[in-house]
Order: sequence, then C-alpha cells, then structure tokens
Amino acid sequence: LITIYDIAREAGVSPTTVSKVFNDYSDVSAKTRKKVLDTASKMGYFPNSSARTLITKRSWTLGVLFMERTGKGIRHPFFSAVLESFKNTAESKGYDLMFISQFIGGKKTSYLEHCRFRNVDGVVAVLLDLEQANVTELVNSDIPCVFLDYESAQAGTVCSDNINGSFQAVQYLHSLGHSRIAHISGGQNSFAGAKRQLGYELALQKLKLPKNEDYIAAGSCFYTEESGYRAMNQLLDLDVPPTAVFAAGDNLAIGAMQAVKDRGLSVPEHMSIVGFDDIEMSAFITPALTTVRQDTAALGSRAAEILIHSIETVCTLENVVVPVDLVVRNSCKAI
Amino acid sequence: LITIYDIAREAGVSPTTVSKVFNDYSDVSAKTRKKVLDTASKMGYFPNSSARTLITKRSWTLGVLFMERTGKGIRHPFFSAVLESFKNTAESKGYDLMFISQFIGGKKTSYLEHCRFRNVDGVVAVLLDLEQANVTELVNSDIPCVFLDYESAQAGTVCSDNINGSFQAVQYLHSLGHSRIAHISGGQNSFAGAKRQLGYELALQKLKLPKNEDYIAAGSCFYTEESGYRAMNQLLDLDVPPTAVFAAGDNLAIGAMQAVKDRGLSVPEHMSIVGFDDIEMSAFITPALTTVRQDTAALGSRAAEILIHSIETVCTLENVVVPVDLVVRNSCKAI
DNA sequence: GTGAAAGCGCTAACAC
DNA sequence: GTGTTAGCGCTTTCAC
Repeated sequence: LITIYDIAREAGVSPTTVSKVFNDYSDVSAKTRKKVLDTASKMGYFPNSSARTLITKRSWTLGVLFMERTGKGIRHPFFSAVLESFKNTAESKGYDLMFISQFIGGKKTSYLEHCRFRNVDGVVAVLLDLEQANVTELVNSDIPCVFLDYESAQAGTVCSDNINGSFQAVQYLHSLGHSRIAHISGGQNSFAGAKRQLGYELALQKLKLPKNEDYIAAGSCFYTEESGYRAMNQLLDLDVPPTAVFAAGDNLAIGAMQAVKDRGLSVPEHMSIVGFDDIEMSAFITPALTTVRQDTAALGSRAAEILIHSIETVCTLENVVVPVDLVVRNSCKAI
Repeated sequence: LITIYDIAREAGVSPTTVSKVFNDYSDVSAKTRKKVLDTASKMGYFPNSSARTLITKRSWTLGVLFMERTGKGIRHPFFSAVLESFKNTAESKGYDLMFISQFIGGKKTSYLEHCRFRNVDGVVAVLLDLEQANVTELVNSDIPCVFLDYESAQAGTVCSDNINGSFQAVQYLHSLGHSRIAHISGGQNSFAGAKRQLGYELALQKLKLPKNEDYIAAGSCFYTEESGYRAMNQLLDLDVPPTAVFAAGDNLAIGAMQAVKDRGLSVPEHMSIVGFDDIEMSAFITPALTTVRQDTAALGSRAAEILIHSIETVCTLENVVVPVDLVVRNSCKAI
C-alpha cells in the first residue's frame, strides 16, 4: 500500500506537496507537479477516501434511501429508472452512491445514524412515509436531503406534474367523446395518488363533466394489479358503468384491463383505459396502454442536481415539478 | 460531534474502554459497559466508519459493479431483482452496498482503483465482458470478487442452470408433440447465451431430434425485442418453418411473438414459444409466456454469501449453479 | 513554492 | 479489567 509519504520520499518532496498536487492547489510549480504525478503513477498510488473523509468531513458519498411500500425495493420499475438517472448525474459530479439501510453491523439503527456513521454528504429518498419518525429525524437534521414524489417545506423535492398529467388523461378521453369517465385511484395515502385524484376531479370540473362519487374506485396505495382488477369490477357492477377509466398507475390499469376481459368484454371496444407512469410493460401488453409518461431521466437528474447544489453551495429547498406527457397507444376508442 | 474521548471523559474511563465496549470485547465489566453505553446514548454518540476503516482496513462496504451491456443499468429487470436480494443478504450481515463507477471525482479511473479508493471489502459484478482489461485487473487483484452469470477459475461465480433450463424448455415442447423446434439465441458473446444454445443443442441430441443449422437464429446479445422480432422473421421465411421456438430470453420471445402476430398468424395456434428469465411482463402479455424462471432471490443471496465468506473466512472460489424451473403459461400448444 | 507539525476518530499492542 | 501509547493516511494551518 502506497501512501503520500512513499511518494514524497521517492520524489524528494514533502508529503504536503504531494497532497497539494492531488488536490489541484495552484501553488505548486509545474516541474514539481510533474515529478510527483510521475512517481505516483510509477508506484501505483491511489488516494484513500477514508483518510480524506476523516479530516475533511466530506465523503463524496450520497445515501440512497429506498423506502417504498411495495416491497419491491430496487426492482420497482419506476424508482429504479429514476435512480439510474440520479446515479449517472451524481457520478459525473464526483459522488458515489451508497444504500442506507436501517442496520449497522447487522444491528437496527435509524437512517440518520446510518448516514452519520457513513458520513454521507447528502441523501436522496424515494416515496416514503414522511410520518415515520425515522425519516422526520433525518429531514430535521443538518444533512441535505432531496425527496422524490413528495412536497415538503423542510427539504428539496422532485416530482412529476401529477395534476397536469391527470388533466391530460381526462381531457384526452373527453376529446374522444367520453363523458362517463371513472377514476381508479392510488388511494389518499400516497402522495402521487392524492395528487392524481385531485387532477382528475379538477379536470371533470374544468370540462364541465358531472362529478359522480361512484366513479372513484380506490385501488391499493401499492398500485397493484389485483387492486386495479377489483376496482374495475366495482365500476362494472354499477347500474350505469363508465365508458372510460383513468387509472392512477399502469399496474392498476393493467389489472383493470384484465377485469374487463374476464367479463367477456374488450378494451378499447367496451371500455377505454388510460394509465399513469408508462412502465416498460405498457407498450407490450395487448392492447398497448395509453398512459401518462413520467420523465424518469429528468426526475433523477434534477434530484441529483438539487441535492448536490444544496451540499456544495447553499441548502436551497427547491421543489421541482417535472412535466409529463400523454403517450397515446391503443387502449382508448372514440365513441 | 461526539467522539469516544468525550464519552471516556464523561463516563470516567479511558477511550480504549469505550472502544472495547463498542466492539463487543469480553474483557469489560458489565458495570463499566453499562456506564459507557448509557453516557454514549445520552450524549448522542455514533461511531465514525471512516476512522474505523482507516485503521482496521475493513470498510464493511461491498462494491457493486453494474456492467451490463443493454445500457439499462439498474433498470434491468433481471439484474435489479438479483441485486435486491443481494442487498438484503449483505445488509443482514452488516455490509452496505456502494456502486463502483469508473470515475473518481469526475475523473476516469479503473474499477480496481475505485475499489481501493473506497476500501471496499469485496465486489459483486454482473454480466460483464471479462475481456475488458479493466475487469481482468480487478479479478487478478487481491479484492474478493463474485460474478454473476459467469464461470471463472479466478473468482467466485453464481449463475442459473442455463443448460438444464434450456433442456426443460425443449423437452416440454417435445412432449407437446413438436419436432421442428428452433432456437433464437442470445448470441455466442454472452455467457448465458452460449450456455442456453448449448443446452438447446444437447436437448435435441438427447431427444433424438434432428439438428438443423437453419433453426438457430441469432438474436442480439442485448436480448432486445427487436432482435427477437428479426430472428423470428428469419425463421418464418424458411421453406419448412419450425412449429415451436425456444428463445434465450423473454424479451427475445416477446419480439418473436410480435413477429408471428404481424404475419397474421397467432401464438400458440401457429407457433409455440418458450422464453427464458420470467421477467414480470411475461405473465401479463397475451398470450402469457411460458418460460424458464430464474431464481433471482437465490442468485442474489448465494452471491452475497459466497462473497462474504471469502472476505471473512477464506477466499474460496466457489462456482454456484442455481436451479431453474419451467413456468407453463399459454404460449405453447400440443400438436 | 515548499515543508514541519498537528490532528481528524478510532483501534491494537502492550503494560499494569 | 483497565489505561497508555502509537499510528492508520491524509489535509491544513502556518512558517519559511
């Protein structure tokens, strides 16, 4: 293991000078710099982040809190896409990513303690229960945080324009001639679910469509296919069923589609369906799902930018809303 | 920021004693231990991993090298599932996960340097080009490694039983009465692709089915839908087309299915198709895809176990093969 | 431009 | 059982 002392000795300079070279200090002569760099590469030197972190209190590490509620963790298609983009942006700015669990050495701790233990410079957290004491503690700490799919006055946040997305979905169905438009919601417990339902209601209002409580069927806040299936059945059992459904998530929509088929009906002939997310699967099912696409690349990179900005410059509590787009496929029909 | 010195002073003991308490040394009296623990929690103490790593040379961090070739990174449904399982096992044993990029401070380096920089105790790498100099260097280093979807004498590996899986697929089609069974391969450049093709060929041999070079159509080593689509068209253009196809990946199979449909034919009436992987989508497309399921949970946890074992005990170069199962759905028909 | 000295928070001999 | 001491590899005053 080669240290700056080895290089210093070999190059005939002091450890301080070696350190300065590796930290791009300007007060080192070009000649000395070259000599140091040469011997360093000759000896196979590489810096040690632990030693550096110990003294500078900067780890160049970002913590990733994957606290979603489906139990899918990193397999979750939406969050993994956002994380991939976050990761690329963070890496290009010199940061590495580390998952923050609730364990240290196999023993249970809080997220905050884990962050301090690892000296992370900042934290990105996805779809969490802000109620959980564990997280509140983190938000209230001095560690810069950015949250996905949330709005908070205490931390930076990034989320899709859920309301506008819902509006686009409903408006599209309306433009196709539908007036009995139902909603399969993600429940009021999830941030996105609440927003999307609100967007649905606002859209009805704006388009002067009657509001009908029966036309809002609650899916699970986990956005599961099964709950979409159940919700659709509930809607189909109505005396006057809707002709179109806007589901708060693609999985809900896919479950709903299945329910329609299982009644011997077909999509889009007997029922038009629009989803939200544009998960990969949506383009491949039959009929291909018309849905509101979330811009995962933008969500991830904006989150990284905000977080790094509040680490390096000043802790701005930005709340970014990323635009969404309706992707028209084959699950809707004009009537 | 509270250090062990603060606690030592407050509790009236030496820093060593405090350290011993936190490292579960047995030679501390119960009374002293309690006093230390109490003052520590009262003062809000937490250990500092950098300081600890600096002296022990153990970071309790595992590096994750996500070097797959589809460009999907962590979004890749198969690898993200394996990683999720790996992560859970690793965390339960006290390790945290960090992504290893080819950058330090935004500047390009090698994976090995990055690992040393971060003092990772071991590395898990997925689906990589072993040829890449960057990786060879890492494999040949003293850092314990485990590879997914690979076989190597130089490092621990974990992969599915590709050959047996292919055999099950072909045998199933054969049991349905098919004898003109084609293969859409993942190419010879990918480890899994080569194995699955070999399994296909071995199966034909064992079942005394004639081998026909035309019945092997190469898909992309990225296992894309488009390449499956193209390969299927190639097979359909044959004078005597196959009646069944075993595709080396679900995405290839899905592309193949589309090609059949686009010719006005249908699956499974005119063509039986079996895939490999069992990605989430496979259960939801129409017809639901019969496929060979990889046990991602086992792959991930076995990889973690092997890696941690070679870190903590001795560097065994285990090569684990995880069994697979055929999941029968609706994409095949008896003839 | 360059270097000597101190110290980040912790652990590991070793002495008591 | 407990404490003293040294030092992990690095950066940072501050003096020259």
